[in-house]
Amino acid sequence: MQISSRLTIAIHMLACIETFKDEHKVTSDFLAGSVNVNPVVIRRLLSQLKAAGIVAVARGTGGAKIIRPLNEITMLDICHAVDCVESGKLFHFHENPNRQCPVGRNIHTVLDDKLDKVQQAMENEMRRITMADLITETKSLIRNQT
Amino acid sequence: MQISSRLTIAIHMLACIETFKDEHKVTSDFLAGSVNVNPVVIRRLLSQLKAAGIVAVARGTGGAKIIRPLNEITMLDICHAVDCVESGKLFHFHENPNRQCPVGRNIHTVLDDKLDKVQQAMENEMRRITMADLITETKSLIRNQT
DNA sequence: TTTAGATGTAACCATTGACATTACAACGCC
DNA sequence: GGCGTTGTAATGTCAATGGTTACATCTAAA
Repeated sequence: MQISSRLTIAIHMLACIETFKDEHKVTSDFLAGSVNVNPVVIRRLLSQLKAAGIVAVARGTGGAKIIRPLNEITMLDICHAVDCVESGKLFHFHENPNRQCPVGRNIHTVLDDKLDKVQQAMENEMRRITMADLITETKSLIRNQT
Repeated sequence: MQISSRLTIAIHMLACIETFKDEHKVTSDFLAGSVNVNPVVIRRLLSQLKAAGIVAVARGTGGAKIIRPLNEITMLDICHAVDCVESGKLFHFHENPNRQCPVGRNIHTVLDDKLDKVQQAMENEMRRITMADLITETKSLIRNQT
């Protein structure tokens, strides 16, 4: 199993919105062109990012803007916004261990907090990565290419 | 997306094998009873654990044994053994960003090593959890219940 | 040497989530 | 009012998961 490409696509989108905000109106079609997916996929993600308070999308006239300071948008925020980890639990636990069996009865208790720690290690790392970092790096790469 | 229950099932199986090794022959049917899944599911996982050198399974006569020291079986080993993360990459990257677009051209470079760091944070935590820990805890819980 | 009890594995199915795509209603500036 | 957008429902395809049946194969023990 892999974490959905929704995450990398959403990051790509935000990087685009920020990079081109002064040059064009950034529509779902424009973003779809850069990411190379169907515009509907973009609009769905844009909806989710909007619901999370990360972007604003202009109906009618069109165009998306980032409405939260870049250094306050972490990769974890985006991950949550686009719902990458179902029901917030990274690990899928088998549902019905046999409670008649001493091991089956206790396995949940033993594992739950270990799995939680693993997930938290991952989330802590994601919290440290912000869109500010990502965009600074992206812009610097672009500058060196022109 | 969630990491397959193969991981938690495999851990449950190993805990059972260790806990009951002196009392019964631990067959796939017995394990299936504790985990509460079809025996074929158990046999499939047993095959993978065997291929990873973690258990030995007796054909004909039946029964599984753990053949690696418990403190040398980490959760990460099990995760790899049962193939929880496709092609070893935790994050699914969208395949074809548009290379004509300055952002599309660079997004991979910018993201790849960040995603790697996140994955490594997760794996490091998994490396710290061994079957020795898990089984000690399980046995202690069982003891307090009898 | 047969047999009983296991394992190994192929084959098939149902369900689920991802992602793509079409279609169209609603919106808001010009 | 019309044009370019967004929002979203509906539908389709594909892959992975997990369940199940079926059966060939193996080995110890009767």
